[in-house]
Amino acid sequence: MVPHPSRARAVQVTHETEQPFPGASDVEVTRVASAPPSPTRVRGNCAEAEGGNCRGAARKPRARRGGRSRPKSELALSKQRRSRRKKANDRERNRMHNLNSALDALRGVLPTFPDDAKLTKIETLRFAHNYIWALTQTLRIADHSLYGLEPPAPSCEELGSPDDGSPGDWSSLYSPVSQAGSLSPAASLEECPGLQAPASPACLRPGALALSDFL
DNA sequence: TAGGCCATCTGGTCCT
DNA sequence: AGGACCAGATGGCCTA
Repeated sequence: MVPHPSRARAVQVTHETEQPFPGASDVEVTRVASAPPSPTRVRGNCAEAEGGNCRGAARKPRARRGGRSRPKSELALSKQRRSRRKKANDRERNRMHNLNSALDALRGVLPTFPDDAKLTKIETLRFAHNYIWALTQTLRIADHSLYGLEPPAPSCEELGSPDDGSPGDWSSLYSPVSQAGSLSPAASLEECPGLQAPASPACLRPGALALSDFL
């Protein structure tokens, strides 16, 4: 579907955005690791019960003394499973937080307007992909003009589409966001702080470049 | 209220 | 055995 651009999300992402530059994954990891347990629902299992007796009955004169590969009691196995699951959940949480941190870092280097709603994950990836592509084309053209070469004017088929590799599919340049105008489509790149307006690559659509062109 | 986005949990698979 | 990665499921939050 097409999410409306003006969605003022950026809500529960607080922990992500606090980091000025979340590239330092280690910091993030540490911080996250100590983060309070999420208020997630507890499904059928007793994962959250943890220290608590998930199942009260579990008490038994557990067989002591472990031989090497001696069969463990049900209770021990169950506890071990829970312990492993819990650790796996922590790791998975950290992994996703790292991923989000990287995504935030990526957002940080993409040209957007302060007023723009935070890019979603998929928007960020598409934007970055197309932005890189456009910059590449800019460099290409700059090289050619610098050395007085023939204007490249590479065909779109030759270059491929910036979005999904399907040559010639220029509609793919537009993400849901750009279609909705989230990134101030009317604004030219010059208006965007820190971003040089790239020379229009031959394959870019004619007309003023807009941020939305990268989406 | 429906739909989009997100965080988290979970079990499976692959790798070391 | 344990960790990384992945995809599905679930539920919360938010906006139109």
